[in-house]
Amino acid sequence: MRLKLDSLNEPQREAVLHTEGPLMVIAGAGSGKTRVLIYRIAHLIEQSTDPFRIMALTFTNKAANEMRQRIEKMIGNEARNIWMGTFHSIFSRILRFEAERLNYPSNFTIYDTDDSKSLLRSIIREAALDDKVYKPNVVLGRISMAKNRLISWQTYINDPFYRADDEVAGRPEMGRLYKLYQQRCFKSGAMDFDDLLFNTNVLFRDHPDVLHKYQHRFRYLLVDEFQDTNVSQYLITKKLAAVHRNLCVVGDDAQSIYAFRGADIQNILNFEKDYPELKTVRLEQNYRSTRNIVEVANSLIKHNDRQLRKEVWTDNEQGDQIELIKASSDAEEARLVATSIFEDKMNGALRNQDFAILYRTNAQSRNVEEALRKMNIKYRIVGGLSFYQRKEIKDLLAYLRFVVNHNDEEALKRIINLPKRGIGDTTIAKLIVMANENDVSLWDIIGNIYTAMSGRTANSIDAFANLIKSFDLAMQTKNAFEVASQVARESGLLKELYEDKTPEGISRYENVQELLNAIKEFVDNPENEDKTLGTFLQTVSLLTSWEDDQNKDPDRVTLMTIHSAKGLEFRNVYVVGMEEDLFPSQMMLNSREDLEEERRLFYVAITRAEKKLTLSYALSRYRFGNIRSCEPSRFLQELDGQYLKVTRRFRTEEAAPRPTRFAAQFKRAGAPVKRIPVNGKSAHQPSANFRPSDPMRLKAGMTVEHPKFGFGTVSAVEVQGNDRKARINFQQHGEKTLLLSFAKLMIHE
DNA sequence: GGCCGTTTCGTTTTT
DNA sequence: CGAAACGGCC
Repeated sequence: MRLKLDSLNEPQREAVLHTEGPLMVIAGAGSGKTRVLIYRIAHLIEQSTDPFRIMALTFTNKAANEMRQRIEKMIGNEARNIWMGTFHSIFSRILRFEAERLNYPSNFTIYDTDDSKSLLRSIIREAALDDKVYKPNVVLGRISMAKNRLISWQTYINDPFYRADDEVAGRPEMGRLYKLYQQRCFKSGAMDFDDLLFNTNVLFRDHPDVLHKYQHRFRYLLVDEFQDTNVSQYLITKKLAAVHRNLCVVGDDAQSIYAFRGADIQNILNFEKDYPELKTVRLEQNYRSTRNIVEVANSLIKHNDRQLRKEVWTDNEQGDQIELIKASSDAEEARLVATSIFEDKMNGALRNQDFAILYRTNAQSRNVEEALRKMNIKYRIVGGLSFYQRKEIKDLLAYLRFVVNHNDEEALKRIINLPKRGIGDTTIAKLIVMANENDVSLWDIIGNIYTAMSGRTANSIDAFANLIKSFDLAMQTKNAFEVASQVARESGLLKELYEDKTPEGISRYENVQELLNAIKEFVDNPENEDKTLGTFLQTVSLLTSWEDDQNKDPDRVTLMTIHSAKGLEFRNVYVVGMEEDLFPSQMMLNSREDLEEERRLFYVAITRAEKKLTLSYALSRYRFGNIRSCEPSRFLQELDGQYLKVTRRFRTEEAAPRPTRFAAQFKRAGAPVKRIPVNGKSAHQPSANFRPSDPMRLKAGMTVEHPKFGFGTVSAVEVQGNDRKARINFQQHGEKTLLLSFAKLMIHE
């Protein structure tokens, strides 16, 4: 293989060829950043570097997958041997090898955010603290912040600065919670996402021989999206590169959008200080977008104060102006976008896959989906509710996790009474207290339950323990797939789902089968050397997306958040919801830095487009249960108007629903809010569960009668969540929306 | 313990 | 709005 470098421009070539010594590539949007990385790796291998000695780190799974595919296409099978992946996946792999050094089991569990929050909730409760003050979310955020800065609980507790901070915030016990949380995670043999990085740092700090091994092993390190790394990640790479000093980082400060996870542009500045011999290369020519798009993006980003000097330019054609769609409501906005896509497809002979619709929050996808469905345009959603977050999937995974690691407290809590075996919350809480008091693991107690208690509950617990023990045996002789199938069967999970013949039940059953298939594929894949269930679970914990059948059909319009869109490009891009408070997000407007990050996010969105960019906003929008009137985003004003074509495509003014003022807004203004009494009770939003196994005869528009609330009209029927619950939107007197029990409704047909 | 209805609460992005 | 916590009752 002879690598052809003529297709690269001068700075790109420089970045590829400068293999020895530290290198920083400041790469503007669309400047061929990934290309440089791939050529660089190919070049290294061509110069007979063993792929095993190259480590390429990315920030997201998607970026890692894309890089892997492209490099495999270029250099073939050898690419498999490169250590390439996200920070979290690569270092969880290393932690797995070296777990003993940290006194962790090698099959440690990885807690996702839900596990962490649930664990914190128990800890807060056990510590008898007020969970209104110590909200699990807030506490977890604080702990995460500390870990990203490599502050251990020991340091945190003794740090006067943090203590003062917590006192002011009214949360003096924060340090103690951090400590308890870490100890419980450790006892459960579990690490959360931040621990994966934190503990890698600890491993390298306390075990010089381990560090030494990896330092010498990895001769070349590459970090993609360097602007998104936090201190913890930076220090890991710095340590790993300390021997060979062949660290290449690629990034763009204008696209730094992960400060909320501790990413710090400061890393770029520190990098220059840490490596005086650093070579810096700037890629400023954009090959992706039209001149209009590049220039309008530049006109936006110059409003940011904090940025490196860089001038992105392009040789490409001028292109069409940027379109701006002004709609009266969110629903109309979606319709207009769908219509626009339809017309563009016809006029330009384009395919679905040429389009992407980007938004700030996942919740915004709903309207757009509906509009696309109505126009028969196929789409796919990236991110959002993932396959792995479905209840039935989490249930089976919890079983598998527990089979692999009997100390996993969160998994145990999830499965011990699933299917129902008469072990309630009270019992579980009691067991946890027992375990803590005697300083043994929960499993120790459950495995020998008769020494602690007797009676019917004890029998149930003993039966559960025996079930788990029977899987232990299977683990020794069978492969991951066989164990998983056995667990699914013998735990009763599969049976319970199989018996549920509702459409949702059938789909849940299929999902579980799909998970089992995935495990089978994992086992059958010759590329995977380690076929244990533990490895599968760790891999899966770090995944967020699922390649289902929908995603395999490539010709679909792509819907996703701007965060997920980073690194991708599309011919035509729509950015919807360009409204103040939504984008920039209301939650982000705390400081000037926050606003700048939102602006960079918009910059990322704009620069995804190759040929055509369309922005849209709605004058009123359904949000948090209310219709709110909206102001156009300040970012629209910051765009240079000469590149914009305002296509005021909303219909008539009176078509716009009049924005309604709601209780929440009055409340904010300080006015007293009265609850609307229903039948004398202050039932503002009555709701109820029902069994969808009842025939779903209910349709919008039907007149129904409720024993308590009287007659009304059904405005919507929907199934809620994965549980056996559903809600009816029920309009009474044309004004108020109530949520009612389905079971008790009389249907007047 | 578990069902069922009620209340509260968070509402952003990813690993 | 929707998820999850809560609380009363069998």
